[in-house]
Amino acid sequence: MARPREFDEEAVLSAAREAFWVGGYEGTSMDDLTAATGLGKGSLYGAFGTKHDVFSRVFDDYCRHIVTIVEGALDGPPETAMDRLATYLRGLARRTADDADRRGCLLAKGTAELANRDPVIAARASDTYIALEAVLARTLSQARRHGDLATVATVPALARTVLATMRGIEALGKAGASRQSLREVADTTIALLAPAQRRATART
Amino acid sequence: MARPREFDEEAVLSAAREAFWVGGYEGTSMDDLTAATGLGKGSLYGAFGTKHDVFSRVFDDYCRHIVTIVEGALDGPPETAMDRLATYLRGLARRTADDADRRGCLLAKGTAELANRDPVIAARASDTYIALEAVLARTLSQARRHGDLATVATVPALARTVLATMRGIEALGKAGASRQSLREVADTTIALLAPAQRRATART
DNA sequence: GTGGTTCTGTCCCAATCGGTCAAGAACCGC
DNA sequence: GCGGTTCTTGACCGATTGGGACAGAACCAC
Repeated sequence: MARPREFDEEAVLSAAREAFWVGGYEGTSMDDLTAATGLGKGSLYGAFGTKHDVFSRVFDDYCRHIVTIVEGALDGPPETAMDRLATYLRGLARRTADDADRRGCLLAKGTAELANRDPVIAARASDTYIALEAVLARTLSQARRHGDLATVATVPALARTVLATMRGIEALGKAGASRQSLREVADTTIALLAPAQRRATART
Repeated sequence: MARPREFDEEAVLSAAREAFWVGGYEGTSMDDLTAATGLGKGSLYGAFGTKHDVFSRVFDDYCRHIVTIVEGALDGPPETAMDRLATYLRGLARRTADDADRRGCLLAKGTAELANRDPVIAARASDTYIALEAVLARTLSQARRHGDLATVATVPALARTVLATMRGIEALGKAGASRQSLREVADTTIALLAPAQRRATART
């Protein structure tokens, strides 16, 4: 019995995400958001609250999204665990380098800008990294049981290290690293993760 | 024959760096800068130009600084090359985790916020990463000649991968990763860089 | 001392900031 | 078609933004 909304909530959030992605939190004004979303200020405030609320919502959705993306790329049967990881890392390197406007990852950007003074964002980022680490650990655990993983460190330690390398690819990409150089990082990481005896025999 | 400056340029730049470090570029106003530096607006503009000029100067100095820091930590005789790298990585992990207000690295923060829309900052960041990669490559090259480095990849590729991991430690640290977990990343990276036969014998 | 030059503090500016609000429009059960 | 509710629009708010203007203060060569 009330007037229905004229906008698609997902489309608005997507437009807002795009705006924040380019300009960052402080660098994006509410006018930018109204221009990007097409909504009036009243509608925006009425539906999503303050600027910080909008960003939190966008950031939240983004974090959830990338975890499912990584899950989809890495989950699978044990025999191909290392292959899936290699494919994912190489794809990440390629996508990062090809990202035309070098927006990079919103999680990284938001965390860099806000984590030190916004506990809500910091907690969300922490949770996301923990979740990503768990996904990586699952895959690496499969690889280890299948004999495809170096034994110089525990699976959780290796998972966290791979996660760090992933964030590094993202960071270097934002600074303009070439597709080839990022690809090299991905390839090298995979090579380092191979078990010792395989590396030893590969050398002979 | 003119009135001398009443402020110490380095002290002012240091205060400005601190302000940008906490608030980021967009998040720091000129009033914040005058408050942090103690200078009036006139002096600040007269001596350093616009806000963007101030940030560029601070960013520049910071980039130069960290390259010399890393050089100082990594340069040395070939026999201890891997030890120096290990010490540096562990120190980086510890410092990152202990950074009380989680400011992280200004290079990472500035790049994340501005690289996609500020060519000057992007170029400076790119140069810095190239320089850091070169320092790492020097050290890894020493290690390889001394037989302390895995042979599964070229020295430049390994250098870039280590650099990526370093940026990853920084990124995870900003999200609140514990000292222990970052230490694990450093340890694991060092373990993975060990030559294959050493890893193989270590397993028996 | 005096002139020329630079520095310093303060006031000022138009523009923009995040956010609010009132007035009207659109809907549905009735 | 009418009432109640929610949505949309756009004007509007005080505060703050980055930047500049300007008058006076401090200095040194002369």
